[in-house]
Amino acid sequence: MVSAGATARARARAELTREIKAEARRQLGRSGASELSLRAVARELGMVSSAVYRYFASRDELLTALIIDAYDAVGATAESAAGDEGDGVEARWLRTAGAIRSWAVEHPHDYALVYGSPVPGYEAPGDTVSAAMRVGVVALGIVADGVAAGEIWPGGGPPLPPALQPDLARLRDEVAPRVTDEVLARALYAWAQLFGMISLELFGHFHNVIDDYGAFFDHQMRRSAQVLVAGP
Amino acid sequence: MVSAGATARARARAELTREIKAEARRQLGRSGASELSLRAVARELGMVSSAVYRYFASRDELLTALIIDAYDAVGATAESAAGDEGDGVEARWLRTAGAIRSWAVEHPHDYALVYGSPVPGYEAPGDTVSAAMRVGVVALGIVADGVAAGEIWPGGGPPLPPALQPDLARLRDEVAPRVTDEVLARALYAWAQLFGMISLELFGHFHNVIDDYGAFFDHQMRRSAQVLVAGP
DNA sequence: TGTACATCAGTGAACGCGCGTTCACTGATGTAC
DNA sequence: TGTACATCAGTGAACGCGCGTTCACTGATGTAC
Repeated sequence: MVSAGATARARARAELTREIKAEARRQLGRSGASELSLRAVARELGMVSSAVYRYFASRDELLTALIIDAYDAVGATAESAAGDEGDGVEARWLRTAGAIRSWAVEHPHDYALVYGSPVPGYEAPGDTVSAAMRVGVVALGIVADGVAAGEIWPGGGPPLPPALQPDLARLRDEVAPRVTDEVLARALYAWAQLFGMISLELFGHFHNVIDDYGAFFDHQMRRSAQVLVAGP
Repeated sequence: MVSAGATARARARAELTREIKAEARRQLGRSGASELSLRAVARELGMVSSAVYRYFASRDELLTALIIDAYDAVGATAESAAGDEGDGVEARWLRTAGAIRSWAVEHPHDYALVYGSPVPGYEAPGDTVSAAMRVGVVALGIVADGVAAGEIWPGGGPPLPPALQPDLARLRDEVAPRVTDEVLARALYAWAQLFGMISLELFGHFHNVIDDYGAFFDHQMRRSAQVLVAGP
């Protein structure tokens, strides 16, 4: 990240930028996205509040940086967990889903920042889009490989309403060539299941219902793998 | 709600309490849970900020009232949508899921309040628990009826890890007698799917992916019905 | 039915606080010649 | 290699703001006799 040729000033700037984000992230942990305070971040870093403006032009810009970082972190986690084609759909799906959950459990506030309720008054700029897509691209890549390898049954499921065809066609064109509408719908289903599961766990809705979150998650992801493959 | 014998004062109090909550809910709409401001609520209602303290002892108490109301609203929605046993599992599930989604779409901020990221610094008191359970009880009731009617296949799915047996046994004892572990696991799966789907939609993660949210939701809930019934 | 007292809703001022952002400044670091 | 100037990080004071909560108060409504 830090290029060797950079001046001392540039290196100091990069480092402080990182430290400001790290401290901001810690504060999100203690409170919540909408409570993120530039002044508190500065205080904790031993600088005066106006100094933060040398690094981020506004509170929203700092928030955007955190959001992009969070999306990139899940994305990178998913990418490295997915491994390669040879491993088979089920193994890759379970590994990727598990890695995403682990990341979420270890960074609950980053997770909430991007997958929880939107931050009031904050409008995500376009920069976040490509970071946000990474993790989805990984999942659809696994599915596309599975289709190519004949592991995933192309049809099945309830009849697809015609209204969805344009949406699914666009998705296919953009990231998952040669995947049928039926399979795309199942992939999105597994997708919603994954995030539903993590959100219910992290936001406290399994309290007094499930104790062993890990085992429960793994079991349900196996079920999702069955749905995804949908062998006849 | 308003008993006939109540004094004018008591009726006025009940009405203002309702109005304060309504205004607070409107403000949640404009911003977010952590931004809820007693002063702003009072201002909007044309009263002085300290007057709100005659109705709610603190900001947190007002927030709690909103949370309980929201849980009760989804609960009531689900209860009236579920209908009775005779209608069959699939129809009842689709109707209930659809009703919950409609409620969420119409009251996105109430939904976010209870199913989104937790409000920073707010600790939900015990009073919320019974309200929170209502909607789950409805869903498990549908499942229990389906099992009793022989509509739901009792086994199937990936092998259940032993670690989950105590959790599922407790759930069975408390709300769903005579439902097997396998079926309970599938019910929780459908559950997570329902809330995952609604959250991804409301929190903006289907932007540029799905246009017809309603059709998509309905399709996926049909798939969940298949998973739930899991006929051989 | 009328009166005396208790209860309660709402007022207005004040408390101490933290926030985001701007601005003119100082002094250190980097760059061009 | 040394010097002059430009760039930049960080300071400290100030702006105007909104917040939750407390408190002593006024005046209206309800209750008991």
